[in-house]
Amino acid sequence: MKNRQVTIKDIAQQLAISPATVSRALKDHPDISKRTKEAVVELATSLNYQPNSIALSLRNKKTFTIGVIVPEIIHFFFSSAISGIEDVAYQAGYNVIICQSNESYEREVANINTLLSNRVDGILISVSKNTKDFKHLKKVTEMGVPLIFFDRVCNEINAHKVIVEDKKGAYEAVKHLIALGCKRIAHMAGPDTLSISKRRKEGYIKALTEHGIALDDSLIVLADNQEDGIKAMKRLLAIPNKPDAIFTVNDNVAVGAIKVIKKTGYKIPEDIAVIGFSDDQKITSLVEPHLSSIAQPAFKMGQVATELFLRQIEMPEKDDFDEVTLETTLVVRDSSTKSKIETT
Amino acid sequence: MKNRQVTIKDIAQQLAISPATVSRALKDHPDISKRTKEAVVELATSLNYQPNSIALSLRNKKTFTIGVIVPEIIHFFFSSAISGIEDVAYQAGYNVIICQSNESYEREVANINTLLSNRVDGILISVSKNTKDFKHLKKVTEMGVPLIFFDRVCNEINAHKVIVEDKKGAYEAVKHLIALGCKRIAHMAGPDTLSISKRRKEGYIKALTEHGIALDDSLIVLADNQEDGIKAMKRLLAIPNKPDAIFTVNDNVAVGAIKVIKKTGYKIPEDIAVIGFSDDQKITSLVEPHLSSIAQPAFKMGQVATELFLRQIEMPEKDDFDEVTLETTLVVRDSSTKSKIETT
DNA sequence: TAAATAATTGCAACCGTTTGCGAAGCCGTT
DNA sequence: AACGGCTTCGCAAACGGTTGCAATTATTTA
Repeated sequence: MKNRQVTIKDIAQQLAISPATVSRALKDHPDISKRTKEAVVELATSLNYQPNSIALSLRNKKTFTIGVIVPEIIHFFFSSAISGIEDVAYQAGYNVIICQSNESYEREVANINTLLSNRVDGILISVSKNTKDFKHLKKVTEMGVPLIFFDRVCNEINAHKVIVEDKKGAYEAVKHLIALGCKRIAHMAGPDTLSISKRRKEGYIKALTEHGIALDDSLIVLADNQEDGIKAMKRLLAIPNKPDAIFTVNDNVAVGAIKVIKKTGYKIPEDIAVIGFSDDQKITSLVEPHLSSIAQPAFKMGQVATELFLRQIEMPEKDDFDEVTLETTLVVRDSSTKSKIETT
Repeated sequence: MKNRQVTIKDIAQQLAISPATVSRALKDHPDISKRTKEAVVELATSLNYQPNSIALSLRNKKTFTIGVIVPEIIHFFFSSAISGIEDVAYQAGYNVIICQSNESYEREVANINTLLSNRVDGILISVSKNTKDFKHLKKVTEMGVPLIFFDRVCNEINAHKVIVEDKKGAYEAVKHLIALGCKRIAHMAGPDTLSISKRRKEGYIKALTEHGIALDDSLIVLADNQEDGIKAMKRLLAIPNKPDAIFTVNDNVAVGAIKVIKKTGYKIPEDIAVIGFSDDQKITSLVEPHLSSIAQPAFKMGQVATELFLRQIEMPEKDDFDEVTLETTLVVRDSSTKSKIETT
């Protein structure tokens, strides 16, 4: 059953013509007579001929493939971004090959190497949480392979970047909490090594200081996932002057916080309001109360990143890079509604 | 800045030796002297030489790449399966290229074609909901490319398959509902064209008949996603003899049902118990009450599918195919607890 | 009728790597 | 001095497709 894939040579042989002629016939080259063209096309389709992309890539030094590295595809945000990437890529005739770093630095390096070895035409990456050394990324740019960062960017490297208005989004969220009358707003922050975490925290701080609320270090805790959120919330509820609002670096952390708050007997948002980040709708519209969050245009982000890539390969000489910032929108749900003001 | 990627020829030229020698030196061939080996390896690493996989693939007629097609990576089940696939694949030295069909037949055909054109060594697929014609899959097997189905299989084609005990899982779930004292158990079923939907419905029917409960066609409704679940639930609540339990074909449908049930004022599980399928933990442990569901070993499924692929390429001659069935486990949560019996 | 022009097709090189085979060069043995 | 054997390396073909150029044939023009 080992039906070797049919090649241009097979067609040439059966028709007793040269491979060159077959090649030209298949791409409707004007030099080839109508008769041979028809014969070639007919045999090709009947044999299920499929051009060998490998051979083409080798000859043209172009694979029409984009490599994408994300921490984990399971996250709504990254899945959506990937869909956005595919959307633009497919339209431009590119294939997409997706790698997961699983938030591991080693895996990320390995991913980069296989992508380079596979001669992808460009790499779109959202860096892992544990990536503190950027030699592997530097190598990519040095080899002349277009590199585009999205969401989790690396400031040490000169390349196109697509980010969202993390700072402004966070600022709006906290402002909203202040407008609700919250006085002690806690922040569950991600690690500072991640640029997005850092920017979100900056937005939080900006909102507080701008409204004359003194920073309280005991209200800023580290939490990166649901479990962290649970632990952090327990600690926050144990301090004497407990918070009346929580702004978290992502939705999962918020879920952790909500679970603890509810179990302890406090009411959301009456006693403690909660706002997440990312607006993973699988979470925000499922948890009770429905979670307010800052929506990121993930799909759009993937699209823009891919468009930047396409632009870069069109003008390889340009070496000034764009940093595109996309807008976020605060989505207010039950976990931070006005009802709070009215009941107090 | 267009640093062409360095090739074996570049190294050969700089060292004034032949490409053949460089190639042999790099793979520690015994014919090459220690002196040249050292020189080659040193220059190669200093130049950041990376073998061109494209050229290798062309020569060896082997890409060490597995193509994977799933409906949507956003689903917990598929993401987990993909992780399982990557787990085994990477260990065996294979790359994985992931495609989404987005539940579109046309997209699935396009995916198959690009994968074939890219000469992947095998294809692992979970077919789209809207795939009713299987010519494109038939073509894959005819071309001698290993094809493995997982979860959403296609019975018309002779190939390795990995499925879960859908029927038994459904059976257990319904049996559990019967044990709770439920008399009118409804089933929100998927389309019969999907083998998994069919098997789940069979399990539902088997459990009822085995316990002497007459089938009631008005209790079997079609619903495939959350929105469907909402509509279906509204209809079920409108019939005179309303159900006291719902078994749904997946967790999203269950969420739709739960939302309607709660809004209507009924209590879960006291008035109506609910059980989903798949155990997407992002859903089941977030919705309230926590949703009972049938857990599928998605990660394991990916692993097994990949192992089957590896086995097939080792023995290409074999043409009898396995159908591996993995176990499911009923995870009982609040939406179907014993409390119901005690309160009645 | 010879020459020029146009219409078709084939030759050969190339992309980067591997590998069977042959070719040197050097050594020791008879 | 001649031969055999070993070590070390290069030639060339191959994987599948493309493309500049030359070659062949058919057709037109002078």
